[in-house]
Amino acid sequence: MFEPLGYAPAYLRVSEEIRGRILRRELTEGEALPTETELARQFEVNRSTVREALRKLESAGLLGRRRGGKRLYVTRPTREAVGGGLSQALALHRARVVDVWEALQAVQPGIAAAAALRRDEAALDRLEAVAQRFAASQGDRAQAVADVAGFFDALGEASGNPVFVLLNEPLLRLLKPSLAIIIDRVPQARSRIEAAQAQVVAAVRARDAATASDWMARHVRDFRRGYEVAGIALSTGVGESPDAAVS
Amino acid sequence: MFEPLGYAPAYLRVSEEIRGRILRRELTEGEALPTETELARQFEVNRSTVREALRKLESAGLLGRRRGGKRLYVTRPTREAVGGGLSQALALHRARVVDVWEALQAVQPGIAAAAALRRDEAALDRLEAVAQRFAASQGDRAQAVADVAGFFDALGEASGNPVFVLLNEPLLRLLKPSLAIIIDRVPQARSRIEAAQAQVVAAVRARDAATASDWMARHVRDFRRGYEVAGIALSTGVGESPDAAVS
DNA sequence: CGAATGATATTGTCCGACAATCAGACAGGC
DNA sequence: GCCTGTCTGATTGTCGGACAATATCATTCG
Repeated sequence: MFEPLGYAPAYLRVSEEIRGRILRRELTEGEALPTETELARQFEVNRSTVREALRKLESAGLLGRRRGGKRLYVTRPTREAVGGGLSQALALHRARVVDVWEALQAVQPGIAAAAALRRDEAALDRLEAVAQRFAASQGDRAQAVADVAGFFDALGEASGNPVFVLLNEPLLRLLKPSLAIIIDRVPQARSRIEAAQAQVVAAVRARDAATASDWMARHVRDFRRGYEVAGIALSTGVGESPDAAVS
Repeated sequence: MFEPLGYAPAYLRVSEEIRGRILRRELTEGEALPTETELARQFEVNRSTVREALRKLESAGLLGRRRGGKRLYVTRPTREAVGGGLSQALALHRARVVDVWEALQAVQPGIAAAAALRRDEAALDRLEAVAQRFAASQGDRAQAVADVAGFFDALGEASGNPVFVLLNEPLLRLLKPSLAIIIDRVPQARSRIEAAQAQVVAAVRARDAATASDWMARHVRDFRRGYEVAGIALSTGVGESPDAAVS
């Protein structure tokens, strides 16, 4: 009959108030937050309460610190912060590598198409640089993995769409462990990746959205073959070690 | 030349320790966390320090409270929590409605295809129920918007892929405000949406991935037409009021 | 057996305190 | 002129203790 009347502890109200100011851009990025003592004075709560509120905003990525600094600054969530949260959530939701792969398969062709249509010279340069570094990374497994992910990332940047960039990050993060295994175990993986990247780069340079999209789809499809050849069970949970499954 | 030697304040180390336990599933979902006093005793820090750590985990969605409850329980981030964080980040990154639309366009056909391949009866029922409720929602703007979003959502669920479900949430959340305006201003919007939903439902029932994907693409494409007809500037930032632009 | 009751535990908030250290000013030496 | 060493004040990180409100749980009562 009656709704429970809402009650929010002070630390929450303080944190919501500050969050609102940031989202409404009344506190702008890069601006230093008042000191804890000052905030406590203004909100008329104890400094401990303010600190609890700040910890929430800090972990939401809305507040950050300059390197080695002490004061808190208003900041926007970095791609890493967002990606970390999302991939953590996916791990807890027991997403499997095949689920991540499927999402990648759904979204990457669209990203490639957008990148082909809207890329500028600088973005194209970055994309090429990553592809070349991958091709040159013979033997260095960690570098190779970073570059494969970096290629996706550069493509997202080239699309000029921040949504793509932010969505990409957690998927790539979850992909990496199994990707490392593929590169180790599948001899032809490097050359196939290299070829696909070259085709995508060419299509993006030519602003040929259809071809870019098509080759990106093949590129992602190859990963699935890679899982099978490397003996990684598709049902491996992300966050688990994607090692064994020698079956 | 030298890396800064890492230092982490106690509240961070405590929060990381607990986070690790949760991710490694040593603390399982639904389990009650020890009391603050007990945690302080075990970590040998002050209760205030523990509380700061808990606030971080709370805002990451890893800890939650039962309705009106006092104790903290281990929980996994709800779709709402994840979506809220991501859409907040997108707003701060000045994503525009056209960016969200583009992402939707990229990902929804894939979701529809996956749903068509893997849907079970229960998921199909839910999908149909939402579509029918939308069709019956004449006049009720809020309900109609909720149902359009709910349709996407139900499709994500039907795909059985938690990645799709979690990626969908923030996009839908950002889509809703402008969707409300479209439904208000574009007379033929309702009937077009209804038709597209019917086609998608039919294809999903028939397990026809290609057709489901195709109709979903049309459905999303229609939104873009909707923006134009409704006079919503495509460059409107998400989080802003998508109202004006009568130009 | 279910509902009221009372004791206990736990959280939310406050206060005051102190060490570490960051930021800036300031002076001295090459 | 620039770098180094020193000083001072401000700010954060952490602590201990305190207390009111209330959720939790075992008990008693109908």
